[in-house]
Amino acid sequence: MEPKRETVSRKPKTDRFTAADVARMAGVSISAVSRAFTPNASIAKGTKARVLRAATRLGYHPNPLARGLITRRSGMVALLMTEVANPFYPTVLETFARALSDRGKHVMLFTPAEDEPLESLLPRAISYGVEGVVITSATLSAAMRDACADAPVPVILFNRTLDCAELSAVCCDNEAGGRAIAQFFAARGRRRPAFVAGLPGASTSRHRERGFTASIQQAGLPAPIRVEGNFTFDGGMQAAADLLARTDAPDAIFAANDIMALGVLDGIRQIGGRRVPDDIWVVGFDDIAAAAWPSFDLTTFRQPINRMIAETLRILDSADTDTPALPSTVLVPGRLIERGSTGGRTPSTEGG
Amino acid sequence: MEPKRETVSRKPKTDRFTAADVARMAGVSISAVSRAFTPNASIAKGTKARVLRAATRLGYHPNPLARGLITRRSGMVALLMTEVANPFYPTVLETFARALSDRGKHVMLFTPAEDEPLESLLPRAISYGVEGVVITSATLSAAMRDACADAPVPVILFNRTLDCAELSAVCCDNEAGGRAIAQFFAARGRRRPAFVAGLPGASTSRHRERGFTASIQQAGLPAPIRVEGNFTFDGGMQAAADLLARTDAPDAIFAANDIMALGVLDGIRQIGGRRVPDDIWVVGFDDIAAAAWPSFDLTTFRQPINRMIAETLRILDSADTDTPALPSTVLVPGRLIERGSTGGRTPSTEGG
DNA sequence: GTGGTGTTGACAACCGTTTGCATGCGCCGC
DNA sequence: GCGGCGCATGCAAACGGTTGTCAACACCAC
Repeated sequence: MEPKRETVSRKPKTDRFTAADVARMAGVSISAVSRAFTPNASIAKGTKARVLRAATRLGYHPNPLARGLITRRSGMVALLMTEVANPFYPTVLETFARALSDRGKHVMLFTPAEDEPLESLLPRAISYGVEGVVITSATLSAAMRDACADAPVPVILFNRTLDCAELSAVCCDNEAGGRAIAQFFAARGRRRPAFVAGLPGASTSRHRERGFTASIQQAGLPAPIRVEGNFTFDGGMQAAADLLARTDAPDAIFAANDIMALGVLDGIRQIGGRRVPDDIWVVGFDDIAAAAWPSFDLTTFRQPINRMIAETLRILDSADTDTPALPSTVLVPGRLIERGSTGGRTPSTEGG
Repeated sequence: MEPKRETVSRKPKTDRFTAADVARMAGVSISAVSRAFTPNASIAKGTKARVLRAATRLGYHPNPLARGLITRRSGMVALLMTEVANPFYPTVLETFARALSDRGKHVMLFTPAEDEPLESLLPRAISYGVEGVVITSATLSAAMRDACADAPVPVILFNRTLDCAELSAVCCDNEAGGRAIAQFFAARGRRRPAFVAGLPGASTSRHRERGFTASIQQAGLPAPIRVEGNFTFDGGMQAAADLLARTDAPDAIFAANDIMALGVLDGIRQIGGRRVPDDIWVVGFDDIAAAAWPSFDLTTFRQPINRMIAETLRILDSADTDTPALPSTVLVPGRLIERGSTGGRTPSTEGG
């Protein structure tokens, strides 16, 4: 004979109420309780009111897990993230969590453990009965692509694209962003552009570079000097050191994301002898919070996070209608935010 | 007659396999499959191996929802967060998610929707059958405190404390941190200290202030000038402006967290006329990534996130043993990281 | 050879919901 | 007033697992 729960007395707390309790209190059947909580179910107004009253009195909420077991809608969306070092992603995460919260859903976060491949997370997420999977990893293996295409729930790539007819993706128009920055440089008389790339496998970096390089050359400027920055602050600092050590040092640097651009700015400052924006311009991509801080005052291409999230949710929503939208890649436009690092409206106070 | 799933053909994808499928393939009963996945259950070695082989071949994982329904262990831990603007919390979130992932559990994120009170999240989290709730909100209402104490699962306050015998809390030793910084100021000959407070209701800010003020006065220095900074970058900038405008402007500023300290640094830089660390010292609290960036080079009190997370997990683990630990407040020690903003080892290159 | 012991697998009940189906009721038009 | 119609309701079978109970079985010592 083992100790029963009540003899232990360690959880005399409110043991959760079930639909049966509510049913008993309201004098109806369990089905009636269920129907009271199901939108436009066949239930009389009065009964529904009685059930709801009993429910609130007991503090009852239908158990989403039990519900999800049968409806296959758990109210959870999986978010697979890898890079949390880049402040862009926490913002995405928060915005996403809040947007889901607004529609009564929740985000379940999946982060690979030490040395764990991303693909092993997908089956785990699916086994939890999530209604959709959003992946924010910058890089994606071929195995992962196949796994995603086979998933029984919609999988959406956020902030990256992939040439795969079976996967949806939501992305800022990175190529257009690269072009806009190139045209901005060319129009303002910059002569020696450079590009600081992120991770080699990242579609964002590749597309930004493609648009930038194409448009730079179209404007008659020399092909950008190219260095890699790994999408990290330290990578940006190193990139600045490499670029400034050259005899043909650039006069305008476009870093594939803000965190690298900030590293570039700090790298330039540390090396000394050159000033931003007088001698060199620096432009980033994302518009993270720190970009607007006076010390950096970074010109950047703002990604419209809210619209990107909205599109993601739209795809998720459409997936469980009768006529699910076909997998598609949605590109939303971004916008150049001019600041001091390109001599913009807010003059930098440094070096004064 | 409504269209069956296969006639629609929109999800011919791998419809999840169940334990029955595995059982059939392995030539055993469903119970055997279940036992194969239950640690030290009564099952023959050979049988277990056969089941596991069939399972991996089918890509089968037990459905955590169904399992959680009966075992009351869903493998999910709820994380209730409010401030995501402070980079400290994304780091916490990531570390936590990774640590849980290592032990096969997952984090479910709960963020209040627009104008939604924090307390409404708790019942939602509980209804999902989470095994524990970790709250990182800086402030907590009395209603919330009661709700937490009544929760049927362990509730742990992370990075804040509360005088409540029924709640566990894991926190850096904020008061000791405040004292350490005060002693650091006093020992290095600072004469006019100031404190930039965070949110009024935050225990972290209050405790850091208490330790700081007490130790400052104990050292024979005047009571710190006190301004508020709201835990935000802009608040820090404003605080710097307020402090420097005084006739008795401070020569050492302790901001209750790093993000405000960075704001203070940028505020001082914008106002001009004073230099860090020559004229003013600035110290923060947390040791976020940006604190180490050369532009800021901020001396700060490092919170040992890993140890704090480890303690949190320990409490969660202990909660479902036979002898659950009593609710307690765990204080883990932090450490002062000296940098350029107090003339530390890395000399600042600014103003050169 | 037989009784006792210790494993192992099948059976069925259960976790908390949803939902198809059947039933019973009230209501309307004729 | 009556037949049918449709809405509201309850019953019971799922959903995908876990786990206590019990029978069967092999094995060992006597």
